[in-house]
Amino acid sequence: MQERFQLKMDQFLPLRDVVFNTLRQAILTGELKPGERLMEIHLADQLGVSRTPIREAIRKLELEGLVTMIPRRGAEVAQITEKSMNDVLEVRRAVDALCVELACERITAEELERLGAACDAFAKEAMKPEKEKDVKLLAEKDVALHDIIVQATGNQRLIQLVNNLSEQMYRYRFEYLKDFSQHAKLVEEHRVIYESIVKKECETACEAAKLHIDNQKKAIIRQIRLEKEKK
Amino acid sequence: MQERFQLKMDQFLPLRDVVFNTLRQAILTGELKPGERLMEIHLADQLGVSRTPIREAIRKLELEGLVTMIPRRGAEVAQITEKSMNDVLEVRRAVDALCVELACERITAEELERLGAACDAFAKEAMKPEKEKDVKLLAEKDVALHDIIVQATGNQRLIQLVNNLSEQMYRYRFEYLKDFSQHAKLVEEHRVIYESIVKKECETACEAAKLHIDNQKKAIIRQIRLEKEKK
DNA sequence: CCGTTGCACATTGTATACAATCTACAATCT
DNA sequence: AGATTGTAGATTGTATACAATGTGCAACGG
Repeated sequence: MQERFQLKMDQFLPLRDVVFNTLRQAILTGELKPGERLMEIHLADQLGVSRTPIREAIRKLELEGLVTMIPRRGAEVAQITEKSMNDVLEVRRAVDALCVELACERITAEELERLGAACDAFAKEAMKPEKEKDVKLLAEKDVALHDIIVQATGNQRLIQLVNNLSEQMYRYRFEYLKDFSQHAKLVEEHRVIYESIVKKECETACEAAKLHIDNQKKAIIRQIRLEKEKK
Repeated sequence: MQERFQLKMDQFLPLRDVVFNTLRQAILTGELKPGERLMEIHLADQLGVSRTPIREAIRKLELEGLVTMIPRRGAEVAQITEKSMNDVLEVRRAVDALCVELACERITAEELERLGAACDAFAKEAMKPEKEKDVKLLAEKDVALHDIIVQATGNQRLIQLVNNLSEQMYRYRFEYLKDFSQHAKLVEEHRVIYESIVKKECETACEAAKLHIDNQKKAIIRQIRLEKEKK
């Protein structure tokens, strides 16, 4: 397994950031599995850099909650437990509601238009006959849609927070979207949120956002239990 | 200014973490002022360590939002603008409400007792005649009180988040508590929150928590504007 | 006098060297 | 045989060396 990771060289980003992004991606996609040790020399060799940028990247992953440090033993990929996921989702539920509320107040005409388009794009993909569906594409449309809302809040701190919380869910997003029976419901939920924002009905929008998270929560927790049983 | 910082040596903590805590404290107390550059060699000399632990500490401060990185120029203490503080408080308002809501559901009898005691302790300090008041002590009582509520949520992710958001406000907490005329109001707000939690009245408790933040917001924003004028 | 160029210095970015500690396994003792 | 300790190798923690880049100032030319 010589070439597990590929460094996407970016002339203008410090190596530590390139490494950070690379490792983060690897963790989120499951390439690096929970509990797996991150050993500096090995990573350095594989990525073709020295230990220094690796270490600095790990420091950032540590604060981001993607790895856990064990003194004198180094970093390992953080375990996902049902409890930790519950914690994340609990926070995410409140924070998403806030996003939608603020978006209601602050969204611009241009953003609103893009939001509508994003809704349509998601719906179009979700409503395709099963054989044509591309779950990866669907996930992207979903992210794009949520991103417009989050950006519309204009709150940098909030944007950063949501991104961090989302990370923890990415590893399960696929499983959740693979359940085709839920797709119609998702489209409908998005529609409600969109319509509420258009009409500036904060309350309705918030409730819809919370419901949206609640449904994802069910799917994710189910998935975690399944994986646990397999062991 | 040879001895600006003092490393509190802890036999069992890696140097990077000691440095991290030291720098963080220095930023929060205003010892390191917004816009001030953090130069690695100087810090290394002052703290008596090499650049490596300094750099790793800075990587963590970066993600924590306490310093801003400028490529090839290094780190500087993050500026506090009215906008950034507004962003923090907006998030904090929602998150604090969540804390109180969860605390309502989950607080144990023992924690509830400690919460009552903490309320009393704060009230006792706040109601002293002006000449005897110790603002630093008052601030500590305030933190202790809030900490009990946050811990009672049992949500690790939430606890970490609130701590991070609180950080940004610490630099202004003093100014806010120096306004003695507000002390009675604070005591009353705490009492409402405490009573609501006792009675498991989530709604009331949430509203009180939000009001509590709103009041702090006014004080902090006022302070920021004052400082801006001075320039 | 003003602008431009080039050089020296300061600082960050990266790599490597060395020290401290942990882990696992084997030799020894009971 | 089982426990204990010693030792070698692996790995992290820390320091330092070297490279790349930015910054400011001075010398030079227009």
